[in-house]
Amino acid sequence: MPELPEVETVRRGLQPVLEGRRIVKLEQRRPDLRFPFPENFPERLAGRRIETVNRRSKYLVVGIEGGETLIMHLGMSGRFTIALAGGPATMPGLFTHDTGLNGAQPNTTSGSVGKNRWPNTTLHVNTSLRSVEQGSVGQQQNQHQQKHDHVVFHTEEGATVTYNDPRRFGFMVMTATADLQNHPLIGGLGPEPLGNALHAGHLAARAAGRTVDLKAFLMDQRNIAGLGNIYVCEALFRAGLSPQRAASSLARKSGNPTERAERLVTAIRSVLTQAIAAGGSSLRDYRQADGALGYFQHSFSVYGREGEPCATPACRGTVRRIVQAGRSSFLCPACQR
DNA sequence: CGCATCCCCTGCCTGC
DNA sequence: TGCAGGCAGGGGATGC
Repeated sequence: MPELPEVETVRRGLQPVLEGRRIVKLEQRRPDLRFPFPENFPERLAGRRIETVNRRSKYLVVGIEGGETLIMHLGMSGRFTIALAGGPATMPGLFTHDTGLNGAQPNTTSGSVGKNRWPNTTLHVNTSLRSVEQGSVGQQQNQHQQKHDHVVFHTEEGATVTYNDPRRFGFMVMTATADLQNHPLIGGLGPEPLGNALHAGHLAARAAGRTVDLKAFLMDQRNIAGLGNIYVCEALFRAGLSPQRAASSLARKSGNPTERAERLVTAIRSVLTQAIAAGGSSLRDYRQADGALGYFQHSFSVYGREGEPCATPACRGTVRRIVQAGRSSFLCPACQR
């Protein structure tokens, strides 16, 4: 499900449960997701402490005691559910939401966008898993086991972190921590959009002479890491740039960035920052009844809004959906040029 | 190298 | 109510 803001929100949810904690057991319930699980995956994690829970682009990067790193990707439909041991949340301010002992997902309609209805929480937190704690492995636990629960981490403190992924486009792989920066999945990534390495000059240098359109350019993780279909659409809308514009128009003949590139960087930063803030703020509100972790879906300006009036003040345009490289783009043809 | 196309998989919504 | 078709937040593999 995730683009960068969702992965960052998940990371922030997982960190206090996993970082510094020892994994006492790992359940792996199928041989693979998108890729095979690591060799001897359960044995390699059991008994070891998790040292760090970081993120790079859309990857969760988990440092494991003993010099290995677990790289996880949520694909299109991956989610984590946290279940704390024993009753109410012991970490006020983070854990928000009880999925219910039957595992029923919160049934909210507020998280739907247009025709698309995704699960509007990437990270569920269940604070009352008494029967899982007490139950013998097997029967009791199966009461809570959801379809497509593929991996369960058990911590020494009695918490469980369950990975669920219906489409199985996600994956978990391990690498030597020393080799992490050279890992094929990590090494070629462009700069983090919220870091100092992203600036107009970088985009201009990457885009100069490129014939691909801006949409494809921004989706290419080698140019900039962490954007996906939604936030590319949203950032281009904020910048007033058409997704069909040539990427090369971010650079002048001199190679310097155009004013468009400056606008684009500002737009990317603002949309991601606000999306992360939205996820984070609802994570903190543990009284929120429906358990929705907010995210930014409520605030999309163009994504999923085909046929609706453009949100730009005084713009009379209508949001259109087009297909680029087999995927939907949403734009206002009137104010995105 | 750049670029386009296809594919992995399941679930949900739409229209007939 | 059933069923077929389209679509979905990602990204790797392949072919030109």
